[in-house]
Amino acid sequence: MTLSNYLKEKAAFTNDELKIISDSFSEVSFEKKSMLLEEGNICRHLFFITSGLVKTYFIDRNGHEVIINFASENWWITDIHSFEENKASRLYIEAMEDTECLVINVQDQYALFDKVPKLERFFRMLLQKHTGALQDRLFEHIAATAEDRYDTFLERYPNLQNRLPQHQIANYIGVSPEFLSRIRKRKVKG
Amino acid sequence: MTLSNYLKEKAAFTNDELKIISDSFSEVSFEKKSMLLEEGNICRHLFFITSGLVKTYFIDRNGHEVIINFASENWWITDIHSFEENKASRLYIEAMEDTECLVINVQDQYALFDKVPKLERFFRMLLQKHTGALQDRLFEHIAATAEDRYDTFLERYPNLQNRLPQHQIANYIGVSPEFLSRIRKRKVKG
DNA sequence: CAAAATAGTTGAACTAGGTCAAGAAGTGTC
DNA sequence: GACACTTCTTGACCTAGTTCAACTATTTTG
Repeated sequence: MTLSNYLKEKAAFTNDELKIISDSFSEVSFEKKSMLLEEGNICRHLFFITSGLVKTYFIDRNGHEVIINFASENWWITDIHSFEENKASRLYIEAMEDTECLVINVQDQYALFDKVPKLERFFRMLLQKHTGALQDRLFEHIAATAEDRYDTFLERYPNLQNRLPQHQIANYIGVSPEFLSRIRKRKVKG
Repeated sequence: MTLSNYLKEKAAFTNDELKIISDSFSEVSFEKKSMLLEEGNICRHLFFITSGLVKTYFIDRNGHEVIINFASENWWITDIHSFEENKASRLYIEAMEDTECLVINVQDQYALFDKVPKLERFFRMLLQKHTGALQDRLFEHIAATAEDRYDTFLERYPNLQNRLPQHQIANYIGVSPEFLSRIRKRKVKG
């Protein structure tokens, strides 16, 4: 199963631990355009994506979609605030392709932390990485140009460039689709 | 001691646990303008500020200071990436007022986690909150105006407004000092 | 395979915010 | 109490990125 392989690569779990972890998750499928989470609901699951592609976004005060991130194979996704604290979410998570996930709920997650304490630390590390990535993105929005942000997007998600419509990329890097089109034109010319 | 009071307010630690925790930290003082951390160094400490005020910033590719956040009484501060993974930091942490801290190093932190497992979970929760705040800040930079960001700053740090020079606030919200001056002028007029 | 929807391009006019320069007000500090 | 230093304001000009509108691909769907 993909989750075990993923975990084996990332940290030193024993086979017993891997089995306990795997057994705690269940498989769920989502069709393209279906929602894993909608604003106002409590996010009941932590998702591990085994195939497909999703986006997380929220709707800003002007009614515009603002994309927070994309997640494809071997990524974790959830609204951690909503998930851990049982609060209504402000976010949407939507499948952009047919998507297969492994899911776990909060109680089972905490039960699993008790059985495999290493996993809680692993998740804390993941969260740290995520926080670092968020910080970098914030820096870019404060101190870099739209073109720089586009370049970073290409580096960070090299495999997503062709799976995503261009206006979704524009949204993610925080520019209008028209302007991204111009950036790309400029880059081709060198 | 302030740390115990703080922890008592935030989560259900026993007196024994509070004592073990307190004993693991040592006191350090920093004069105004001195550095708690400089770029290129490994961040050896997690700091808990008992009095004073610090800022965390990095230097962008144009040589400009970009302020990530401020921290005053009862805030935790560190470069978590550098601290946990023993990596050179990209950040500076500087005292903006004479500042008193309680500090702990990584090894002692992990030893403490073993003695008081509740604390590791508490720190994970803190990190989650921090991540949420970062995400909100990113949203604002993507979807809100400089004036909105200024309003949010005033809400988030009501007590810092008068302790900080205006150009530092401008830096934090990501605008030029001149433009913040204009925003404020506009607001006074209503 | 035609119709409809969605995606991408281009131009023209506009705006939020930046940069530069100069002066005014405060604030150390010897 | 004068000197330097830092902070804040204001004006004039500049630029990155937006908005709107029209046109052209390209997909999707019946």
